[in-house]
Amino acid sequence: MRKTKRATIVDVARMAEVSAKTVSRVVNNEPHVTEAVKTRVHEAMRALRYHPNVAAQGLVRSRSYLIGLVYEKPSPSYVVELQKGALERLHGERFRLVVLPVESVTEREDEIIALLRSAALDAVLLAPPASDHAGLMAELREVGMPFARISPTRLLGQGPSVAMDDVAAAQEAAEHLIALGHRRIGVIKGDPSHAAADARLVGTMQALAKAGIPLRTEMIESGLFTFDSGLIAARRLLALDPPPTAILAQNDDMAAATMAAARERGLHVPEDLSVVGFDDSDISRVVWPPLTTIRQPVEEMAYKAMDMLLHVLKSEPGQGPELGDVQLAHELLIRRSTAPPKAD
Amino acid sequence: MRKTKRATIVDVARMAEVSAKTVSRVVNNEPHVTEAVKTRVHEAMRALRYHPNVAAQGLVRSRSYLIGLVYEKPSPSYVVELQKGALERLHGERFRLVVLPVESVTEREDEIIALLRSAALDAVLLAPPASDHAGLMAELREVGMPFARISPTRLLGQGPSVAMDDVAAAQEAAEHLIALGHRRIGVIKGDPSHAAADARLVGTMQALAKAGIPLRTEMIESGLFTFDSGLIAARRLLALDPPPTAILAQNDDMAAATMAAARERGLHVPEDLSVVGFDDSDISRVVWPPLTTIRQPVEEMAYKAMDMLLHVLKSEPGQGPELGDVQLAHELLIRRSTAPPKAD
DNA sequence: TTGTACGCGTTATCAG
DNA sequence: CTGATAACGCGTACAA
Repeated sequence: MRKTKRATIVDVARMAEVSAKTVSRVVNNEPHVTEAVKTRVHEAMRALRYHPNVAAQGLVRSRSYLIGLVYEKPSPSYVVELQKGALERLHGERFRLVVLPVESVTEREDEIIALLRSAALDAVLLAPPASDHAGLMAELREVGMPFARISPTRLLGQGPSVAMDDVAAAQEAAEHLIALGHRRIGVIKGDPSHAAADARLVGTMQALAKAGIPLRTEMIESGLFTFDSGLIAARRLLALDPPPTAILAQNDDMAAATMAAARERGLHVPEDLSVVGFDDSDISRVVWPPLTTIRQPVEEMAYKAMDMLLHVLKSEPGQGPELGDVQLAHELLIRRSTAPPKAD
Repeated sequence: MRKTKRATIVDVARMAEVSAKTVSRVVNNEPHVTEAVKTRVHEAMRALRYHPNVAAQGLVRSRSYLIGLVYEKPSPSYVVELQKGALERLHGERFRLVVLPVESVTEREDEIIALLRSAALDAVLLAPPASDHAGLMAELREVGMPFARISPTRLLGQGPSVAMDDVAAAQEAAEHLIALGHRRIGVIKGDPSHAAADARLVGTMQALAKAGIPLRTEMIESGLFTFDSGLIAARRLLALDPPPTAILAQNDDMAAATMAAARERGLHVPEDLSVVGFDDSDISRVVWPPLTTIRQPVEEMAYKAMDMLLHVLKSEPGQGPELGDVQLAHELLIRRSTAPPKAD
């Protein structure tokens, strides 16, 4: 009832005594408008509290100014950093971020495509494991929807992406343990549907091989990047005879679970068991002792990926240099969860 | 170049040999369409991979099918649960969620209003502390943008909201400590700009008053709901002489920090110091010992708030029963961070 | 420098 | 039950 209709460009034009087109020019900062007119229009806009109707703009420009963020039930800290980075880059831009968590990219590919199409997105940011899904990328290319990928491990050279070197990072983490004197090193892998899990395992194995340490299969357990899955995996590793003197978990949540499992058995970290995590998420600083971990610059990766996406969106189609695969630096953060093993 | 234009309603109409309006009827499940025609249209839609253009729909219906979520730098676990609840309710609906983290609601009210208007949202979900901001609510009402509030503490009866009883919850937590025999109880308040911080303090003081325990001002420290702020506050409390035997932190992040501060001083939890948190966030289960805490049903609150918002959006304006202020139950979860105080 | 006519894709109105 | 026509608010192409 009381809901007064929003002012349109015509209302502004009438008030400023110009044509609608001129208002449009002012709104979009187009040249060829006298300062005097510009001022008049601005005043009218303010008086009427005018805001362009995005739907109408989108209709003629075929743009929605919406960018989707696709991710699949990762750890909370990961999602938050992802969003933080993406949103930071979007600050001051006209684009808005639509969050699109999906159940399982591999299971229902068409559903996801339908979702993206009906959501009328201008572009999407693909977080793992969607960022490694060839079918999804093909579909996106077919419908002409630009995308940028975060932490892809395969199919590089197919458009903008931002990643870190998971292999090298895992290798460094393992080398740290080896340098401390550890020989019996257990590994808790992450979700098998994330290719990063394999990459990190490869890095670990390379470090062990270089040191001439055989890695027995019973020293490798698989988790799902969650605390609970890590707990189960850690319990199994600690039940081995002899148990590992160090455990390398592929993310911080599972590393925290490993510390909890150690406590269950009366083991002290790091005296009886060294633990290394991955990600440098909040959790790594909250647990005791603070976790030695690999800093994965998730926020920066999201920022950079969004930056590349905006580049694509703003350059004329077919124009501009092809954006490639960017790699950001990681860092081994040695804190207090690792120490030399006890003498046997 | 190759980017084929999307099929429009007219293309479908041509293929199905009907008028555009009929296709529209089928798309929107309107009555008065023969089954035969309906089938023909559906076939054409599938063949052309037709998806309605949301911008065009939005233009004539003056709807964007976008719902905003406004929040202000809260803890990661809180944001994630908030989004989870909101998105779960949105599942299967046409509406999409746009995330709108803001710097400070109080500082730049007009900026936020401008943001909401230009973002062309159909409605917004207000999380604390925006949910307590009278000016913001007034503005939203003026531009006719429906909103629902999460955890408001003031200005009730002004539209749909979902909350829990912070006063009663804090009181229960304090009573638990008192029942264990604690008399020297420290409090770490949350961000002063969140009204919940005051409510929780009131509850704590009520419990203490009932037990005839005086609460000295030096036993109250203020934090910002973050781990780091909690660390500083906890250090000050533990430096008191005599120090508290129990500390009640107003969220789990600060409670975890309290445990870390205790360790710094060689104190054991819960033998030397009992710690109670608030929220039952992931962090409460990850730390050791697991935190005694108040379960705040954030996800359910967001779900319910979104549900009410959709009700408003779907009912004709001015019609339908006024939606009120809903209160969800909290729960004291007694875990292992609380125990009777040592005999002095 | 400014204005006019038209179209973007969809739905509402009202006629058939 | 179905279809023609006119909006919705804005930008493009072109003219003045």
